[in-house]
This record gives sequence, structure tokens and C-alpha cells, in this order.
Amino acid sequence: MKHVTIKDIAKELNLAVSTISRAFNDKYDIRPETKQTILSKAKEMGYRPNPFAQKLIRQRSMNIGIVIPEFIGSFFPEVIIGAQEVLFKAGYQVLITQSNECYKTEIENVELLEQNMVDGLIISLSHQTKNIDRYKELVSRGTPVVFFNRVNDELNTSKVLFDDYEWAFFATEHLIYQNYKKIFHLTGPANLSLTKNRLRGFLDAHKKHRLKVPDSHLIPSDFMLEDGERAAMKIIESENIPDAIFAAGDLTAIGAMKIFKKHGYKIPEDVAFVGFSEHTIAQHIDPPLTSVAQPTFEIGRTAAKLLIAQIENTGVFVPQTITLSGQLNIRSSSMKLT
Amino acid sequence: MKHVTIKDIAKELNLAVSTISRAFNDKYDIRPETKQTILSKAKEMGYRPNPFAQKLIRQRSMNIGIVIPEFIGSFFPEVIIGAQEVLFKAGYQVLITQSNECYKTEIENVELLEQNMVDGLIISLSHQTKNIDRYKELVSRGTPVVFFNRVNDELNTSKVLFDDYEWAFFATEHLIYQNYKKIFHLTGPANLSLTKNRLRGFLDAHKKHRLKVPDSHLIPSDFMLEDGERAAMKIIESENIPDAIFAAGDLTAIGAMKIFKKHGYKIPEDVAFVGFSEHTIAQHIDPPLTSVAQPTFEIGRTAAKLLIAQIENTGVFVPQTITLSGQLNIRSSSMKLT
DNA sequence: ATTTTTTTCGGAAACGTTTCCGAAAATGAA
DNA sequence: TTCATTTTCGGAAACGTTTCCGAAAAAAAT
Repeated sequence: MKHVTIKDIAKELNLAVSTISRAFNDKYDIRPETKQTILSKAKEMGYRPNPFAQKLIRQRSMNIGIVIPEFIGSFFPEVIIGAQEVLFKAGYQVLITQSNECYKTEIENVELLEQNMVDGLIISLSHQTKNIDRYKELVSRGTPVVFFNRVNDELNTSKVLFDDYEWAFFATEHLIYQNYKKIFHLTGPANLSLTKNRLRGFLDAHKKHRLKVPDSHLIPSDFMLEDGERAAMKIIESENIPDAIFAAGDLTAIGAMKIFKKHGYKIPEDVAFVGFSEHTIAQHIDPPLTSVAQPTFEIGRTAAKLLIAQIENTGVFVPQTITLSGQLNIRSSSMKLT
Repeated sequence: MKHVTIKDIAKELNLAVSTISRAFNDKYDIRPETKQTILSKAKEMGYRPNPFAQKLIRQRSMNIGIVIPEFIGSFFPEVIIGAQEVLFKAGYQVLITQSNECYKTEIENVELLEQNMVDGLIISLSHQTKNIDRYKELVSRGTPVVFFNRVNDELNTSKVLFDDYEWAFFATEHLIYQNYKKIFHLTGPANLSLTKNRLRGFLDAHKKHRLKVPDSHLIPSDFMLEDGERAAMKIIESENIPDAIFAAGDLTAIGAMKIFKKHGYKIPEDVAFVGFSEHTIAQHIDPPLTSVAQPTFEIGRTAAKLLIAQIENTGVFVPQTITLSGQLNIRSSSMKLT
């Protein structure tokens, strides 16, 4: 399929290709009348610049890569929507990759994006990612990178975080104020900073209220629905039943709720639940799940802004960490009926 | 950031750039020893070809665009995963765009992808899309396109469909066999073929069983949860209460269920529900929703194969429509308790 | 009228890669 | 040994666009 080139326009108008180029690129050294003639003819001929020729000569791809761990729920898609909003406005194209919660795929995605000579990357780690050597190398090479949410503290880059600690603290307090006496925490994957922060918030809320947390109240889990199911089974089999559960993720909570219900427990009468990260389905399950909501779109927008700032920085770049806040959406799953 | 080019390798090895290029491209006219030397040196120097120079000279982008209506649920992400599997294997890059269920955004996405000189497009229409002139123009220009699921019959392209008719028929029969007497249908958006097919399946199942469907049993709706909520409110306010509801989408069903429950109706005792398109949350709500499951990953794979076939076709291309089948996942929401 | 300055254009080179074709060297056949 | 064939390499041109710089014409200043 033959595309119209600026050579075709030049020939049609008996002008040099450099004149055509000047018309398109708002140069000072072209007569307004000539420019208008060129723009009209180009439109008439259906001209569209060849992006590859432009990227080649400009030495800049204007591509941004996004690497997310999965995109089946709404969290990551919403972050992407926020990021794209900012990036499109700044003239970037966005190459989206997802890692199926798999480290190997994640590294392949990064490699693919580098092959596309992306100007920068926005990344959230899969829960499998423990080895960050590849990222260290990337950063030391000067590639602009912003991590969000699932980050690793050893990477000296800009980061967009959510105040996991604070909101885990508030969520736990909410349960304590509801007079729940035996609150369990289903944790996230141990390698992520956010798991530690959510756990710390949980523990510190107890400490503030002079409550003790026995080790048996901390159940290692993960973010998927099946992980919540498994944790719930473990609890039920232990016969050490809590009156409330704070889960590190909404899907974890939903999975656990399902199992408790299946075993005859009533929610929240027998076991109350609070989740984290406000999955779209939280309000639609029965009973609706209390959940900490993260500002997904804002996370995306912020990450994009930090990345652009890094790409366009001409001096010494200083990584920045921005921590966003959220809200606790209190619903039936955690309301003590007195 | 300075990238290594083949000129750098040529200089290092005292060879011509055409020799370096021949080494990388498996040409017959290079001595194996020379080739090995070049490949080793390239690796040692961290050489990576410039994709834009390649795309420019090859006159081929190896980019495929995907346009989906939204990506907050799991349906479209799963289709994408299936498509990417096939496309990556064939050496293509995939540019994903989503339209926020908005026609204007959809057209902007198509435009953006054309600017990127995509070799072809995989598209599912937003529910707002009524005017298909832009697509007709695209097709008449010879751009390879495959539509899936949400299609318009006037577009003479390859399509990947799901047998909406058949499965709407079976889903409705399932309700009839459960001895539901007053079955309502919450329809999808009128402009889509699939809405008509699902409706036809619904009607024909009644016809087979010599049951009449009064017009009042057909409630216009759409695919979003809020649409289901609205339809449910309308039904409740009409005081013409069905004993079963077949909804054109899972989210529609879930939204409607929520409202009926809120108004004191029991599911499925008072009103049973069947959804369509197997959203990930279907099995996790209470009660779990009976739903027609589509083979999402397979839809993506099939669409990708059809597109590649069209792109690589050297003769007269004949559009193909492939219709995939599914299954009915029967769960508690539709089981009559006798 | 002459000189200086400004405007506007064209041509050449660049970007990194691929391909084509000719040339030289090596190998095989007469 | 000479002639024919094969192998392997290098140089030039191409892809479509952008930028730089010089030249010519027009406008302004002297």
C-alpha cells in the first residue's frame, strides 16, 4: 500500500522537500502563503507523516512502556487509563504489556519495550518478582523508570505509592472500634514493600489500643481469590476462628468470605471482613465488602507526570517518591450489628 | 543515550555495513566464520537494531492495533491475551487501545493506530457505535481488519463471533426446563448484531416450547451494571414481577440481582437469573450466577490468526466468519428449589 | 544609487538499516 | 595453464523525514 510522502507533495507543488518539512514543523523561515498552500495540498492528498522516519531522524521514539502484573481486574486498567491521559497529551504513545503475575514474562516485556526504544517505563512488579538485578542495570544505564505500588525499596527511582501503612492502620482501627476482639490479617506476598506496610499498620493499630496480636493471627496469603480461599480453609481447619479478618487485597477477602459462608459462617455476624484496593466487585458482592480505596486514576496520572519530568530533565535527576492517600469505603461486611 | 549501530560494529571489525547486515539477516552470501565473528562482536558491544530504521526500509511496521470498548472487566483483557499469544509468535507488536465505551474515542484510537502504520487491526465496537462510515472507508482502502463479538453486519470483513443465538436459546431453555413461567429478557444495545441474536434465541426457545413472550417481558438495557440496576428498578416499579430473568450480560444480571435483593426478593426463589459472557465475578457473588461462558482466549487467538492470514495473503482475499461455541455454567442463581 | 539586512527557498547530508550489483579472489573444470 | 564458476565482500542507493547552510531575491538603510 503506497503512502503519500513529502516527496510527492514537493513534486506536485514544484517545491523542495525541505520547504514541505518546514511547513509541517512551524519553522520561521517559510512564507505563510507557501505554508498554507502546502498544508492544503497535503490534506487533499491524504498525507500522513511516516512515524518511523520521524523517530529515526529525531532520535526519539516518543514511546512509553507500561509493565503491569496483570490486567484482569480493574485496578491496573484504571492506572493505565490515568497514565495514558497524561502521556497522550504530551505526545507519547503507550505500549502496554502485562506479565500474568510471572517474573519471566515481566522481564521479557521489559526487553521487548527496550527493543522498541521506549523513552521511559512505568512498572508495577509481579508478585513473583524477587530478583531485581535487571532493573538495577536498567536504572544505572539511565533509562527513565517510575515504579508504582508494587515496588522494591532497593531501586533508586521515582515511585508512586499509596499510604498502605496509614490505611491499613485506619482499616484495622475501624474493626477495633466495631469491638472486634480477634482480628486476623491475611498478608500479601512477603517480597513487596506494601505487604510490610500493611502489616505494620495492622500491628500498630493494635498497639495504639494496647491490644496484642498473637502470631497465629497473621496468615501468609497473596492477592488472588484462590489465595484467600486457601487461607480461609486453613483458618477453619485450625478451629481458631477470628471475629474479623483484614485481608491485604479485595480478592483475597472475597475468596476467604466465600469459604467462610460455605462453611455456615455469617458475614459480618460471625466473621467480619475488610479488604484492600477496592476492586470493582467489592460493592456488588453480598454483603458488600468494606475496602480501602486507592486513587487508581491519580496513581496513573502521577506516575506519568514523574516519568515525563525525568525524560525531559536536562540536569541532574533526583528521584521522587510521591505517596497518595485514599479512603475507607465502609460497607456491610464489617459493620457490627449490635 | 548513544546506541550501538551497525556502523560501530563495521568499524570495529574493518568490514562493510552491508556485511554486518547480511550476518544478522541469515543471507547466503556471507562466510560462516565471518558471520560468527560479527554476531559475537555485536553481542559484546550490546548492539540492538534500531526498529525504526528497520521499519522504514522494510516498508512494514509489524504493528497490530487492537481496539476494545473497555478493559475494566475480564472479557476483553482475556481476548487480548489470546490474541497477543499468536501475534507475538508471528513477530508482531501489539498496540492496545480502549474506547471507554465511547464512539469518539474509538475513532480517535483507530486514527492513532493508522498513524502508527499498523499492518492490521482487531476491533470490537463500543456500544455507542452506530455510524460505521469510517470503518467502511478503512476496509475499502484495503487495511486488514478483523472484528470480533460486537460487530456490524454491514462490514465485509473477517469476523470472530460467538453463537449468541444458540447459547441464548440454551440458556432460555434451561430456565424453561426449570419450570419458570414468566421469563423476562434484559437486552443489550440495539445496534449490535449480538443483541438481536440473543433476543432471537430467547424468543425461539419460547416458541419451541409453545410459550408466548409478551412485549412487556422484553426490557431494553445494556451491558453495564448500572443498566441492570435501572432495568430492575423499572420492573419492580411496574409491579409486573418475573420469576426468572435472562440478561444479555453478566454485569447487567448482577446489577439487576442487587436491586431485586435490596427490595426483599430472594434469588433464585423469587426471581432466578441467568447472565451472559461469564464475567470473572459471576461465580463469586451470592448466589453464584448462572452464565453463558464465551471462549475468550480462543476468540483472541482466532482473530489474530484471521488477521495474519489476511495480511500475508497475496491473492484475492475472501473474508471469513468463524463462529465459536461456549458453554452454560449452571450455578445457584437459576436452580429452582422444589 | 549603493550597501546592508532580511526573507525565503533549495540542495545536501544526516538518521540506521537493507538490498542490489559489481568486483575480486578462490575454486573447479577443461 | 587458461577459462568458467562460485564465493564473499564492499560500495552505493534506497527508505521518508529533518536540519543546516548557502544563495538569491526582496526590502530597508545609507
